[in-house]
Amino acid sequence: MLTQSEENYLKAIFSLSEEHSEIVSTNLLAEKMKTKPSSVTDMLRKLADKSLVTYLKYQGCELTEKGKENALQIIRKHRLWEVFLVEKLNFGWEEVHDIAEQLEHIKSTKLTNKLDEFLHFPKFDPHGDPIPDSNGKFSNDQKIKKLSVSSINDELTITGVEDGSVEFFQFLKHCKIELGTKIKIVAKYNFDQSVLISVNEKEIILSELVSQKIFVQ
Amino acid sequence: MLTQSEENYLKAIFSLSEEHSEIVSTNLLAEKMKTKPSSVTDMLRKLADKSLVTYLKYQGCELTEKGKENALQIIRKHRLWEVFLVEKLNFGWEEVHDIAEQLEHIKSTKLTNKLDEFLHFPKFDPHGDPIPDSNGKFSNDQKIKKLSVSSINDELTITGVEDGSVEFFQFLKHCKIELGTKIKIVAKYNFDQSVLISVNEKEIILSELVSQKIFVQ
DNA sequence: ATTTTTTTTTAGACTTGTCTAAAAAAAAAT
DNA sequence: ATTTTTTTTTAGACAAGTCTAAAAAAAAAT
Repeated sequence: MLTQSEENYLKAIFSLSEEHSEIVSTNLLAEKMKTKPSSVTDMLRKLADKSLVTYLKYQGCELTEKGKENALQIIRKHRLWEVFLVEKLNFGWEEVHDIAEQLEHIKSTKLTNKLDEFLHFPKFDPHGDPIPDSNGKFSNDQKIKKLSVSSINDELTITGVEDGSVEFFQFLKHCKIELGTKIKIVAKYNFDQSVLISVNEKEIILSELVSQKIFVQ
Repeated sequence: MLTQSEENYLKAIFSLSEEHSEIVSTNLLAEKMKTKPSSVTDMLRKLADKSLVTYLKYQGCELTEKGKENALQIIRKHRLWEVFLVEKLNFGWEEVHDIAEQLEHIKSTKLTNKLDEFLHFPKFDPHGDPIPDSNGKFSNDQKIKKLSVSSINDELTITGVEDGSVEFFQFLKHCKIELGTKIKIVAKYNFDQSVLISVNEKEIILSELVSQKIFVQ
């Protein structure tokens, strides 16, 4: 049985090994977990004892199969609860992350699967991230194309956003951009890589930073 | 901000002070919490420091107003989640307690209130226990009359059961007794205070112990 | 009114997850 | 090939919540 802290470390290692390389360094993990490298070292020992990561002194860590399975189940729970909060309880997509961080630690496989069924087996969470099924498998990734690499006159649908802060979600809300919103690329400005898009009859300029955080299809 | 452990103590003190007297002894609380009296002493100090209980050495403890409010909010969450699990996710009423024990610690007043709304403001949980509203107030208690004090030929509806073990719930399931089930008292046997009732065309004998755990109207 | 028993508290220890400060190893720069 | 810098680990400490064993207080029995 894993503690909440262990689960949080697994999740962090999983996401870092996706973003960067399979092997995750102590310092990087410490930064992600908002803790000190020495605390990370201690925890990696524990996780290695439980065969959840492979860990060699000074070499960083890597999730084992078992560790990966566990991480995926936590991610599954997190994303299913986010769907529940948005679809059933009418939360805004910017509000759900912190609550899902708590709910993801509830222990009951039966609960997770019944929740999945209740929500009609959603494939993506409210941010467009794919939800692993009960075996930890993703359906094909929807977050393929970034808005930042689209061309002029492309007509696109928003399919996801990169993990973002509450401020970012509020900005999107302000622009009336959400999952499924249709947009059109009107112009691209090479001097700063910003794009002019048309959304709901309005035109908005998005900075490069923003356009890299939005996925489209 | 309360820890899970503190919340569990508050809940335990609340329920003991309802069953027994306002003032709860260290040993009784230790038994309820399945821990040692010395651990209870330590925790009571902490809770007293936070003004959640009044505590005098060797004198037992008592919830303060603040402590009572907190306990009621935890009970509210517990019971709302039980309703959710039974009504929305189709859990059996014997399965929900352990999961609700975890869910009751999720911290978000907004979540609790939205869940309440989603469930159409239920007044009772699946065991017939009343659910406090957002101000911690109960609607009138439904668990008034025990089956054990009913008379022959009474036609009754099951409105609740005393906190029971999984085994007890399974027994009730076996008898096809649940909330709302209509029964009729066919006979009472004075030699052991058992009762013969008619449920769904069948007749069953319930021991005194069982009939004291069932509430009717 | 003592003595005995029960209840409760204290003292000291252990675990988990964290920290700081110092030491050791690895990587980068010269 | 050293030296310097960065990264990582070790050592020792702390808080929370628990434990055991012993001491103190309260309650019950004589």
